[in-house]
Amino acid sequence: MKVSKEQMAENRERILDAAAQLFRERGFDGIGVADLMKSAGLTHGGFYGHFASKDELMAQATARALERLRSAWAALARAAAAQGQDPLAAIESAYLSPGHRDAPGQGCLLAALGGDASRQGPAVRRAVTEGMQAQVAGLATLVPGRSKAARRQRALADYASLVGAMVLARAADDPQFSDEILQATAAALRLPAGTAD
Amino acid sequence: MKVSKEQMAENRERILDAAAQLFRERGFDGIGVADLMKSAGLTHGGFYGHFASKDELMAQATARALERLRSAWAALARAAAAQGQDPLAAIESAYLSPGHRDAPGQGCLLAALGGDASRQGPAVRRAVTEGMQAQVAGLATLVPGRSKAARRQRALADYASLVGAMVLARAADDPQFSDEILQATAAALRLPAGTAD
DNA sequence: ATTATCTATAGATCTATAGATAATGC
DNA sequence: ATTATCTATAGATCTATAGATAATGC
Repeated sequence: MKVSKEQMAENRERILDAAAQLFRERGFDGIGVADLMKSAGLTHGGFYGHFASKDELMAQATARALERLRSAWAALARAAAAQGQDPLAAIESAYLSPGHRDAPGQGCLLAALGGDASRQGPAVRRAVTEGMQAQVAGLATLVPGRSKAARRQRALADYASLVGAMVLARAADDPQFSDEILQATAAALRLPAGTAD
Repeated sequence: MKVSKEQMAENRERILDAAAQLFRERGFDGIGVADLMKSAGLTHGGFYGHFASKDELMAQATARALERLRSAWAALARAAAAQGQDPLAAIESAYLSPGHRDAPGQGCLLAALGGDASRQGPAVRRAVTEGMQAQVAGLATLVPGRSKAARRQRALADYASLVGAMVLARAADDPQFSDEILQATAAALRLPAGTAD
């Protein structure tokens, strides 16, 4: 049942992609190695040929999810700018959309796993911190502000608003209340109403 | 080994208090019924005389933590008002303090368990949603705003900022970065610097 | 006599490993 | 011959329950 080097590399990618999605959907403790491998079309025992431990996978899947999100935000910003629209508003509107709320497996890692991450080991914490730093640096190039320090401050505060709104909107079991949270945060960030997709 | 009715009621309280703290510190999945009962000074098997399931305990401990936090916020607001200070600033400064960040077991339930809660069953979701509604209604009496709708919107957005800042500050493994997140959010909420305890 | 708690355990997980299998790639 | 994956399982959890124990409270 051995596969080619190429196929093995592809299997590893599939495990990482499945993990990045399933951890965000179910939490780090909500999916086991066996089910995760099944999702990637492999069996339980094969896992340990790819990763030393579940913890190592958690750290690598976290880093991957954050990198993917960062490039998705950058693409969104470029697309908005090309149409003469505000890139910051485009990112924030997309973030605060019901679509994002309802697809945690593809969405912001901090909103889905931020609470879990703070209780994890050093490898996961490091990946999360590096990802946050990169997101904030990216946002800082888009927000208004007279000085570099003012823009960084604004980027941090906006990021916190977005993540908090998503955490609350997902925790609410009442859809109207959940929508209200997203809309109130969009209004506070001075986003035009109904921009969200 | 039977205890008095009174003692049993007290034991139940101790289980709930231990649960409210330990769930916030370690996550709903991070502490088992056996360890939790040991923390309350009881044995594993006795648990099911008090609660039908771990899920029932999770919902009741969640409701209790949210009620306690709400009365703590109200007390903080009264104390500030009595000294001629802004009650909203007092709450927000305390929320964004390093002390709150470093004591999740006593702190905001949404910041500690918001992500987990969105993946839990109906009972937990209901308790969390009711708690959020109460917190937002309380904040809405303190924030500035011309209309009732404007105040509610502001309360929702502020709540989201606070929770998001705490989630990010706790996820960061770099203390300086973590402090920076709290301070930037305080600045965005126009709180005087260094008010935090 | 009733019942709150205890001890002990069933049954279902979960991570990680050992050894077998079979296809790759020298 | 090497090695990626598979099957099977060890060992450690975890929730929930059964039956024993001993103190309460009629």
